[in-house]
Amino acid sequence: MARDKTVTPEGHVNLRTLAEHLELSQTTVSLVLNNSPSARSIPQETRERVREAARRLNYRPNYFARSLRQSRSMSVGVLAPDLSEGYFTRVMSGVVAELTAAHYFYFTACHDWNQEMIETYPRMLVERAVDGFLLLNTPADQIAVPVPVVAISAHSAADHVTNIVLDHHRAVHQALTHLYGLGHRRVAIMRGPNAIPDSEVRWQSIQQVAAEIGLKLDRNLVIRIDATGWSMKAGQHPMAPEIGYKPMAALLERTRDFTAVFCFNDIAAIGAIRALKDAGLNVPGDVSVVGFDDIQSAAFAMPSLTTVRQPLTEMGKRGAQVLLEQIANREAALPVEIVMEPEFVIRESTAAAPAGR
Amino acid sequence: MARDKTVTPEGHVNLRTLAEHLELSQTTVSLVLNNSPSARSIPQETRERVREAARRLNYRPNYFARSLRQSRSMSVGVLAPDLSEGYFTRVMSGVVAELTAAHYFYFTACHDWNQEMIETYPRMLVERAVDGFLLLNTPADQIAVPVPVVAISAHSAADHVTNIVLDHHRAVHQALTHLYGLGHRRVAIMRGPNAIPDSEVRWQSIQQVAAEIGLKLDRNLVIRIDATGWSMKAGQHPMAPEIGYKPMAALLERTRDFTAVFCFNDIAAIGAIRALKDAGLNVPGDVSVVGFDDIQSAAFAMPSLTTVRQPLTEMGKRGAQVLLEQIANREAALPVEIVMEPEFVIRESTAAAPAGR
DNA sequence: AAGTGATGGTAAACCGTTTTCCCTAAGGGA
DNA sequence: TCCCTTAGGGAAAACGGTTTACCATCACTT
Repeated sequence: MARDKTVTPEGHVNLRTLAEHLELSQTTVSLVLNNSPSARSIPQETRERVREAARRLNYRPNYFARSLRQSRSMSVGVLAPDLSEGYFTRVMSGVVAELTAAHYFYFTACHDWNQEMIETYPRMLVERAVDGFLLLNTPADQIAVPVPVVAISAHSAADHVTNIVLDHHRAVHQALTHLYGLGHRRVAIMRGPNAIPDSEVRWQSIQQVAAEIGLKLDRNLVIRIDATGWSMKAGQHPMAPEIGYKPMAALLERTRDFTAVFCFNDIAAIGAIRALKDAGLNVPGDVSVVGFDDIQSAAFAMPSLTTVRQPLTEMGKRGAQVLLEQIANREAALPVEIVMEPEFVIRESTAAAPAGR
Repeated sequence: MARDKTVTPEGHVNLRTLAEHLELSQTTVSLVLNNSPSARSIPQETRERVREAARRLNYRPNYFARSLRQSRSMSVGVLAPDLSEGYFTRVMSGVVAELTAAHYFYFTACHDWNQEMIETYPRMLVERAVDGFLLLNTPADQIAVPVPVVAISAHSAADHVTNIVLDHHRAVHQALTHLYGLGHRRVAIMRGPNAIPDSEVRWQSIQQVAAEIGLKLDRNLVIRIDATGWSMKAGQHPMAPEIGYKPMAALLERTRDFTAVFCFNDIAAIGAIRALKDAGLNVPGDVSVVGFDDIQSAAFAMPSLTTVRQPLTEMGKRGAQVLLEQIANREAALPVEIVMEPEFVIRESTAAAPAGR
């Protein structure tokens, strides 16, 4: 006891100064602080002394030195199209919970559907030595990196990538049987942009389910969100309801012979409702609208949205879990696909099909 | 020429292997690749040879080694309450533009107004050796870190922190004169939660401007967004329109003797409109609503929102610029406050005050 | 003949950890 | 007596760059 020198090392305290202060070797101090198994022979008293000094001198191990030695960064890269509230925010709330618990941080990179960025960002993040990647709503097949990758809603069969996906068949089945049950036979479909991986899968499911339940799809009623409407314009957010307003307005120019529309997502649905209202139509009196995702604004839209809720937070959580496992054990067998179940939420934007039509 | 050995180093190529391959010293290779000024005496031919080999062998300098030596990480920490679309997304779109141009990445940390996290995250990020901090909508006075800090909408006079703030007086003046000009004399005010730095400043401005233009504020018409409504519940987004629905519903229980309401932000305004409608009131027929921020959904709300547009993207951009400057030159004199100008956007949610009231 | 200034580099220190391999003294068993 | 084990710890080699301080040669002055 009282072996402490009272000379406190001046300036920043690193392992060397700490060790000198304690009159021990760096080895010993390091072993104790990391309570490494090979330090079993170090007596309790010494351990306490080391820990106490580290606390008192406010010793913080240098992140770079440690990472250089262990060659891991305790951080992952998150690649997403944008920071939209609809998708990104909800997925990330699940992701962050898992990452934080494991003492991981993350870099965000938004590619705005720019093909060059989709290829460049992974490279840049690999140079930053991220331990793994989380892909949100981004095609995984073009990403080649030397670290584990988990894709959420990617639907691509890339090697060594685990996909977290929604059960689209069930989701679409819930939506279409709801409309069919309300008497709707002329149902418009607003497809998603090409770039988004979900778009194609969703469309396939719609065709399949429609056939199953005997709903005839009129190809004149199939409209599409403009992919270029998604690209970032100066200072403007790409996920604006505008993306749904335009195609619906265009459809209404051609025909009003439909009683319902199934939109690719809630944001687009809100835009579509606006277009319908601007055309003098009533929702759901004249036209029922179904969205997808169940973003927070869905419940507060006017009328509130009937929609398919994706368990986005859960998907983010599972994705992060799988990624962290894969990082911790690079050799572990990885699941190819994890399927999550949707939930159908009925609100005000859907009603029985109008009698006369 | 043809001095290249054809023996390509196997496995990962680092500076040593690259130098051996070139039969040069690591020093030379390093100097050339960083085109350091002290490499002026190295002939063009050699430079080419080095660069060519680096390209061919796909040499990537190790991020940790470099950062360890230079003690800078080329990344900053962003501290924000949450990932809301209303605020975060728009500010970040400006921030990212600047950071990317300077080859910087960023860690995001959301504190959800949890006091402990507001103190813990900065420490954790300092251990990760971020080169600076960007505070979004977060009080700056409690953050003590050894790196530059720029706060956006923080309104705190912390030492060595540059504040990027809105001209609240002008913003409020625009909103209140608009309502006053439309004949509104009974104006309800929905104040922001305590936790958000803007709330208090905004309220001060409202009182001041009201006095200036001769609008009497009735304290019975002053309501408040519940701060606890902001905290994160399991999987739920904190910035839901709900935050505005509740206080407005409560106000309507007490009185209907008002013709307009000025809300703290657009999200709350959308919730307030919903509450007004649920109570059988018409917007803007019976009550006019003014929001704040001008988020994308504001234009697509029903009715679309009259609101004060904050130049959030610009604020993010300026903030990032100042931060990067400060990082590059720690000694530079830093501005204490940078004031940005708002823009008033008139849409459907405001109209002349009803005659009878 | 000595000095001087480019030219074309190199050796070695350094950044701060982790980790491998080693040392010594004491005690115990054969 | 000799060997072996265990407690308690240390020296030094990684990790992979950047940076400082030199060095050798040669051409050209003075």
